[in-house]
Amino acid sequence: MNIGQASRATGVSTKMIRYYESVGLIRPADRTDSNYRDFGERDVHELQFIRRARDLGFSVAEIGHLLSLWRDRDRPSREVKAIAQKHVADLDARIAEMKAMADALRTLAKCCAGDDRPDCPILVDLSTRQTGALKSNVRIAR
Amino acid sequence: MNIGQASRATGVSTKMIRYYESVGLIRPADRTDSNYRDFGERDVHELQFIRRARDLGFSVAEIGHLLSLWRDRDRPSREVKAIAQKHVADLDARIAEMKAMADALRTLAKCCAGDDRPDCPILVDLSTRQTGALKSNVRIAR
DNA sequence: ATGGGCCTTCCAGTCATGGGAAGGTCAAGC
DNA sequence: GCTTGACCTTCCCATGACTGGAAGGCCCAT
Repeated sequence: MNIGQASRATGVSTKMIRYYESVGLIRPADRTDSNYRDFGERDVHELQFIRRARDLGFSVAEIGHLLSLWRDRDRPSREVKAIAQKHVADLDARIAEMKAMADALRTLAKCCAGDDRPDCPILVDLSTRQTGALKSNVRIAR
Repeated sequence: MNIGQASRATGVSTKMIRYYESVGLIRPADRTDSNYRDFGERDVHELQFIRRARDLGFSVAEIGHLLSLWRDRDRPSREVKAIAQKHVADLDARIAEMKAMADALRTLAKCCAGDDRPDCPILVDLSTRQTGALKSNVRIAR
């Protein structure tokens, strides 16, 4: 299976497959005589694993950890659960932060006429409100 | 007011102030004889505006738009409201996506013993579930 | 005049990903 | 056998919104 076929089989772009290999998330694929990457069933399975973990919002680093646990048939489920729970907590924190933003903005927008007149509570708020304590060290990123 | 004082007055890092200037979000600051940036009251006010807009999760591009509307005393509030509402919709979309991830993962974690044994429904799910349709073109980023 | 705390510019890295160039390979049709 | 077009390879660059750091200039107090 060449990289294009592996990509179609897993929904991971060829670019990403090469990237995952370059950062050591997957082991270097076998090569054909003509230097094409050659993926076996196991590789495809790992790529599917990665794809689903990405769908759940895990970072590449977390996926690396999950993959190593997955490869180890004797891993304690405690470790996996801990990673998952930490990720859930991260997600919840980011969700809360974004919800606070959305709610604040919704309230302002509701008070804005949204017509031809220039008066706008949204701009008034942006130009006068005290800087909110809406800050965190948690990145709002996938 | 030099850049450090402006930074302390607004909560925007000096790095960011220079960055905002470089991308044209704020106009180039005046300079002293010794080439130090010199910020006036109006500049500080704009930086505060930017800071609060960032707190609400607006992108730099959106802030640029909001700033130009803010500077124009005759702008129709309709335009401001439209930007705000689009941003709220973006936030809501990302929130929904992240909530789906968190909920899925919470369910799995609940079924995971989290002990010394290797059996783990989380890994089973990652390695066998059909790839979810959990995708979007909306970036999950601040 | 020396020290340390500012300031300046410039360059590089982050994270996951996409875009594209330049060149090699393969399979099908002629 | 040759061309064509679809693949593959590596490499570099760009994104967004930053942060970090180096090298050098400036300012003020001692």
